[in-house]
Amino acid sequence: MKILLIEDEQRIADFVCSGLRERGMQVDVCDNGVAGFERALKGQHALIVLDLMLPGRDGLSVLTGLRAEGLVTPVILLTARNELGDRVEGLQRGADDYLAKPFYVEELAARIQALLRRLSGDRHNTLQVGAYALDRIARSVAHEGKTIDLTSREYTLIEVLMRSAGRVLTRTQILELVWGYDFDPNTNVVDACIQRIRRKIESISPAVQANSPIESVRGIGYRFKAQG
Amino acid sequence: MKILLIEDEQRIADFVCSGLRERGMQVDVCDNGVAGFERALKGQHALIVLDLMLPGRDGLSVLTGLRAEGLVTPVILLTARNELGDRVEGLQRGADDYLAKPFYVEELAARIQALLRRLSGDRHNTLQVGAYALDRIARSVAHEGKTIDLTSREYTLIEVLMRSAGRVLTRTQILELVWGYDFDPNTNVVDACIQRIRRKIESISPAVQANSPIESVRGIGYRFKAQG
DNA sequence: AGCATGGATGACAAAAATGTCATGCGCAAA
DNA sequence: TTTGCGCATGACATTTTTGTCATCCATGCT
Repeated sequence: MKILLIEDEQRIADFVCSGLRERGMQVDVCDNGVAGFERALKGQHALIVLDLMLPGRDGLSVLTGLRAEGLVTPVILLTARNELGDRVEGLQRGADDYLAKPFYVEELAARIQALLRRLSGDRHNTLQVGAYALDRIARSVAHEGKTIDLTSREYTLIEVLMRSAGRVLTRTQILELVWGYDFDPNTNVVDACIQRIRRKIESISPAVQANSPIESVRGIGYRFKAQG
Repeated sequence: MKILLIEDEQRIADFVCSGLRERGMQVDVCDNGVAGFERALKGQHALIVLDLMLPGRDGLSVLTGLRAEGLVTPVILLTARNELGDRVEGLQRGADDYLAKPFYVEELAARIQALLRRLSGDRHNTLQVGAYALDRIARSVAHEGKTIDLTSREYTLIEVLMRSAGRVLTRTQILELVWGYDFDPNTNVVDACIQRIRRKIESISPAVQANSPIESVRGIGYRFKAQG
């Protein structure tokens, strides 16, 4: 699966590249809008990751141009934290998703996979991990037919965990994905929130008790069990 | 565009039918699971609306069967309020969306259109109405580049309004779509929530002032202006 | 103009969500 | 076994959200 990355900052391009390659994707890189546009038009990529702020030709213009040429390849935008307006405008002009910088490659990879999966016909608004089913419509989680009511924070957190089921996420990663980047790094909100989720799960299904689907990994962070 | 409705309750089948036909869809009806299954397999429909509780053959079984036969037609499930577990299981088994009974045909039509639009390549997580852009990823609304931060209730309400932009929704409809069916009908939460949204919009864009995108329609309800 | 109905608004109260902190416990390394 | 670090936990304070109510205002009708 070939991904086209259009990004001028060397540092970012590098770590995105290696991150995605580690996950088995082939990555081509262009470091400016003009070259990226040309390359994209060849239509050889399954997905395009496009930085909004580019030398030569602006990201939005590239996107508009590609769509004007009839290219339907899905696009994920990379935007700076403060370009909120642009981000929305990007969506309007035909992007499929966006990610605010800075971000974890982890997260980018997850979005890429989710997007490709969605486009390839897996349209289900659900994510099944072991005995737990995430319901994106209701923003809730179900287990053995029973629905667990989650607050907005709790849902966001468990979705992040379930999306990375089987892999450990550090507190910092969770903090940044769920709370955002400008958050006091010296806090235990994550722990507290995890605990609340665990308790809710237990409360509707006492059998779980000492067998929480969310594992603590000492010294690192938390992990949603891949199976059961 | 042909829709297949599999529903045994005559009353429901009737009003769904007429509602969808008014909106220009062709509707075929089957009043039991077996017939519905056969009919669906012919693959002549753009979308299937499937009741879970059916005589003859259960809805879930129909769904599973259809998917097992390789049918990819999108399916919207109709479920009773208390069949929460089934609903989730339905999603897992290949449904694309669900709607709890009772529901407004208005809402069903909107879901059908959204689903078909999404599947036909319009994958944008955004809804543009006039100068306002709904961002389903961030669950927020943007206007002239500025993002309006909304609480969960407020977002749900404005999404409902924007989805029906140009049409008036009664308080009751809004109440049921946003708050659920078992809510004290004698309340003014809707008014209060609308007011809060209006104020937030004004606060980020004072020019709007006496020109709120949300109009009151005396004696009826509220409407999101179709343009600007 | 006067009236009645319906909507807007502001203040308020209650409830829910969220983050912090201090304490306790257990695991893992020495 | 002891020690120390890291996680769990419960209590708490704060902030947000949410719904209610009473009042005021506007509109449309007679």
